[in-house]
Amino acid sequence: DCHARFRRMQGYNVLHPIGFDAFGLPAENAAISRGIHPHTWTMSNIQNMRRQLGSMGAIYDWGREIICCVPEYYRWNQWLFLQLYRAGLAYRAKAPVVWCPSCQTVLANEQVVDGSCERCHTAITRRDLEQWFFRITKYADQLLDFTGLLDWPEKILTMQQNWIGRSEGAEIGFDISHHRLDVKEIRTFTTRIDTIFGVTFMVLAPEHPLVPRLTSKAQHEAVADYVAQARRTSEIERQSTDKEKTGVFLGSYAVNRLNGEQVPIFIGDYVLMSYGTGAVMGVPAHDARDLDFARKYDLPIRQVIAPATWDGPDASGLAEAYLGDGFMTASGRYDGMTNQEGKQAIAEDIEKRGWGSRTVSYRLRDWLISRQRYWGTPIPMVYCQACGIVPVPEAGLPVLLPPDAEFKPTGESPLAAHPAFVHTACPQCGAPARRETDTMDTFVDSSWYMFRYTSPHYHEGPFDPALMQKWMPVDQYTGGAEHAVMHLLYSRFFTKALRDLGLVEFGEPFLRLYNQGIILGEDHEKMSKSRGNVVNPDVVVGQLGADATRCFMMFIGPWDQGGPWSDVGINGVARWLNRVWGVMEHDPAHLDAGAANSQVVRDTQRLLHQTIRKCYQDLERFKFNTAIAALMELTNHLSRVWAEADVDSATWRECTRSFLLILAPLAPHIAEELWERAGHPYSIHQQLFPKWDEELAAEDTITLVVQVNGKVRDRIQVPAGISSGQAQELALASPKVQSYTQGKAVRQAVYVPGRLVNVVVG
RNA sequence: GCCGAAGUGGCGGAAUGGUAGACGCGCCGGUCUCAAAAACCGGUGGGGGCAACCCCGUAUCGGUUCGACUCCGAUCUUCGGCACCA
Repeated sequence: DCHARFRRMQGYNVLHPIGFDAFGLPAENAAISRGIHPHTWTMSNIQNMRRQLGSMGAIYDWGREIICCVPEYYRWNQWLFLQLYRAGLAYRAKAPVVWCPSCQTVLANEQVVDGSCERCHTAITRRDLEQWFFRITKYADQLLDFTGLLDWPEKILTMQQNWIGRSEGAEIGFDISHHRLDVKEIRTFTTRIDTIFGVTFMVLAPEHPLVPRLTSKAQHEAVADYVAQARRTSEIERQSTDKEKTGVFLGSYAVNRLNGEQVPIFIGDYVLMSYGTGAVMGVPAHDARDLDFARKYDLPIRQVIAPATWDGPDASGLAEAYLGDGFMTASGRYDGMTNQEGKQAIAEDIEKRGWGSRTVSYRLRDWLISRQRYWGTPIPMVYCQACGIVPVPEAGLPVLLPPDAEFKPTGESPLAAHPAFVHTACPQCGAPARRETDTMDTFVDSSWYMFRYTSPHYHEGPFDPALMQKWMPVDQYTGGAEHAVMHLLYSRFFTKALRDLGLVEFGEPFLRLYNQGIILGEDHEKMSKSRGNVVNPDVVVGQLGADATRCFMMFIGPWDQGGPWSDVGINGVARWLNRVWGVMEHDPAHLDAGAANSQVVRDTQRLLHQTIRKCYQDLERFKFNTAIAALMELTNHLSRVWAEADVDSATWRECTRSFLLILAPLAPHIAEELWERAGHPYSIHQQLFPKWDEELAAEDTITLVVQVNGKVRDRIQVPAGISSGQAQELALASPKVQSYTQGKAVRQAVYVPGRLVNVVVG
């Protein structure tokens, strides 16, 4: 709010909207535990938050308010889903969900505590369901291109880059034709095709489709047990590099086509079905995880890349996996090449022989949007016996979420238990058909809502193209860093997809991004009801007012870091605002009685112009805490100057006028009131931010710090424009400095203009 | 575990590689008051010294530099994210 008000005072036409991302799990949970319908609960919360935001003096344009859980909004979720479906960007596939066998329901990760259901403490398992995905991976390379972003925190870009996780490598097939299956090979992705001669085993993900078919009779039971165990383990656990690598031999072999060797096939939970092909070639000599695995199961370790000084394998074996570059060895006709040359040569050869190809793999996975929940946007699809999957025609939108569904857990998607919702006619052939009963991930709602703000009541589409042209993309977005790799990536993907559909004309939704922090409770923990550390804005605003509340939140610390609330700390800000009131209410006519001190007038003007400059720069960069500190210093100065009656009334009027204008975005109510009482025309919030004069802000004299060998030994007042030679001369002339340089050779003197001289003696 | 951050007085924090601790809270002292509160004024990193002033000090250890809270390496701790919280 402060930033929006500041931008308006810079002369911008500011669209500062508000909305409620109102679908999702919390509403459903609260509704279940309180027996209130999610809609009722959500709307009453919204009503309360509107009131509280209003009480803080927020200038949101309420005429543009968006609420995601109303049909006027979510019908466009459905419409956009259909556009993505037609563009081939939405598809169905099997994917596991977390399942509580006791509650007979799907669980969110958040509802899993130590591998058990948070409600009934039963150990969880996983089930495969047909679900809807958005093909975000198609945009992986475009999402790695950050050139359209003007100003985003570097750390967010780094996190997105690592999350997308592009790696170049090769896919190669290991021959299993001797098993006489319809599948002739196991495809595996590797970034180290140069180590292919070091392969001594293969590991498949436990979920790999070939696992049951490659398991020997003797190993059947052990494999089944291991797969069941893996189904209970979370991916975070499975990826832990600390965890002991485990696996089970399938009792079968695959052939490394490059050397004709047979290698044993294992399953292991450190291999994930969601990355690469779900199968890895085990090269223990050159991969740390593979080495752990080989040691545990006593598999051969064969070094195939070696540093130039290497003189053959050590009898005691490899201490750790060799990850560096080197020369190819034990690699047939590739021996003697550098491994980089080997990489190219092998890749070319396997491409020629049809065994594999160079490829790029991403860590990024497609976006699973299906939720087996009630409180979300119904996915607008119909399943017909004859026609298959049929999209709901646009004229049939919105597919309304029935108000009377059973949203408590029953064992299937809540909407599946609502016959009137499920049973419909096929839009194509008119025969009886079933509706899709899953709802959408709420990240879908938040992936495009900013566009809706341009035209929140538009009926012809999700947004009015003319108004999009006028306002979008968003110039300044603020949001928490916790959104780094999901919401912020999903909305970037949506924007690019909508651009390719011809719906928007730009490829990035947010030009500038600022991460705000979180105001914590007095105990330095996140505010939560269970911790009992929640600060109620109604109470604080009621006691000390909206301006003190706003200013204190901004004064706690750097806005991007957040910080702890303090019930006593806010008194300091409240006191300051009271002093501001007192100082601004002084009658300047009183000053004309005495004689102004010209030096104090000059100092006052300088401080005023420095303060305008500092606050302007700070407010542009969300540095509210230091802007307020600067205003406090000016308040202290004006207070002193008034007591001594050292300035003339014209200077005083200039100071108070500019002060109030700077205060306006921070403490809008007090600023407006004082503005009016000073006789200025309504409203202070329609004024421009004051301008500063660099000449008036410039210092006449500076404190020259004099160091000897980097330690401060003296401070000298000198004219601001002093030359390097003069500064060094003055520094060396200082008696304090001389007591340190006495009898020693001055080897060097470093002058930092306007700051210090460092005399180096030795 | 992996990815990304952060660590400065009693507390919140300030400091383009150049005066560490701005501003505020708290505390101590004073003015006013019968007294208290409020308000106002002054002091306040630690240690030493009558004082001038000196030494130490930005999580820990090491490095780069004339000079490091700031840059580099390692370690510890805390926080955000890890794909169904949003």
